[in-house]
Amino acid sequence: MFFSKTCEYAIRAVLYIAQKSEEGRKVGIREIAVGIDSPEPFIAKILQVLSKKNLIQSAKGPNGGFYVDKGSRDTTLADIVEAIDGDRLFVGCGLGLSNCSSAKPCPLHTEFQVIRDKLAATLRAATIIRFNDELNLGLSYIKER
Amino acid sequence: MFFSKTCEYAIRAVLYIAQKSEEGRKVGIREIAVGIDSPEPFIAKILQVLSKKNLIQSAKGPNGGFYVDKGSRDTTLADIVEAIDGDRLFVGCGLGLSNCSSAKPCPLHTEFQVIRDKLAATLRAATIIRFNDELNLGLSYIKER
DNA sequence: AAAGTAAAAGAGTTTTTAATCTTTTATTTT
DNA sequence: AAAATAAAAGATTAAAAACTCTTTTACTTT
Repeated sequence: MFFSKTCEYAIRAVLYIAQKSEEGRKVGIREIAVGIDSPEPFIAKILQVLSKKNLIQSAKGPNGGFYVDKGSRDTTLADIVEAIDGDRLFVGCGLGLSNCSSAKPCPLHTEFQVIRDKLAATLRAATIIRFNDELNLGLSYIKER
Repeated sequence: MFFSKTCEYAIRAVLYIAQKSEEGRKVGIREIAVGIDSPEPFIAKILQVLSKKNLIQSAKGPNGGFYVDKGSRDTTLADIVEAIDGDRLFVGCGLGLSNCSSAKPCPLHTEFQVIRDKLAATLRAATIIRFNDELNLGLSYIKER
């Protein structure tokens, strides 16, 4: 819809990890893949990227896995999106014009600006731990079926 | 950004055609490609699709080309987007869950609904001829540089 | 009717995105 | 120290999207 498939998986995975981190435990790739219905090797690759950018943390070896530390508690979905899809959603032109600007706008420039701002605000307000409670209560889902 | 590249070209091309149709003339693929900065054979393919779906009209032979007839004057950008990208923008889940619904929502469901509705309303209100004047006046652009 | 013009149709290529597989490195437990 | 565990790294494959090329069909003008 708005994000690449890679990014959709990334968000769901991070929300899953954040949820389990709240319980103080690390989660392995296998569990994550099952927990969010994603191809295991694919989500592994994605998490590697997020881990290298320090948006999430990881530990090797027995009892290892992915988790979020105190410092990552205020990571937002905007950070995840930016890390995976770049800033195209936040700065790109809706009609694909590379030099679109308020000085030389595409016909949809102003109207899209409003929508884009709203989207950006939503993602920036969405910390990755904010959804923990409703996920725990079964009020929302990050997995098929 | 929101649309596929194909769809971006499609919108720009249709706005271009609508603008020239106002002057009562048909435009060939060559002129359109130059007018909106797009690869000529690619936009040709795209216009074929739109023409077959009768969102725009075409005429073969000398003095032929693409145009929009009276009946297509209230075609909207929503129609173009739907014809090219399908309904994913209007109905798909932001996190890629195929069974996401208000009964079983993803964590972003409600917030995305607002944004999506705004986007849909914008596109549905945007008839393809609505931008003619501002394009003619050079107040907005559908071409690079 | 012939020649020329322009889109339609269809097949093909390239690039990007999505997904997989194999090997290596780090860590922990016994 | 050895064995087991789990992520990191890197190479590879598959599928989809973007883009191109060639041939055909329809139409118009002369």
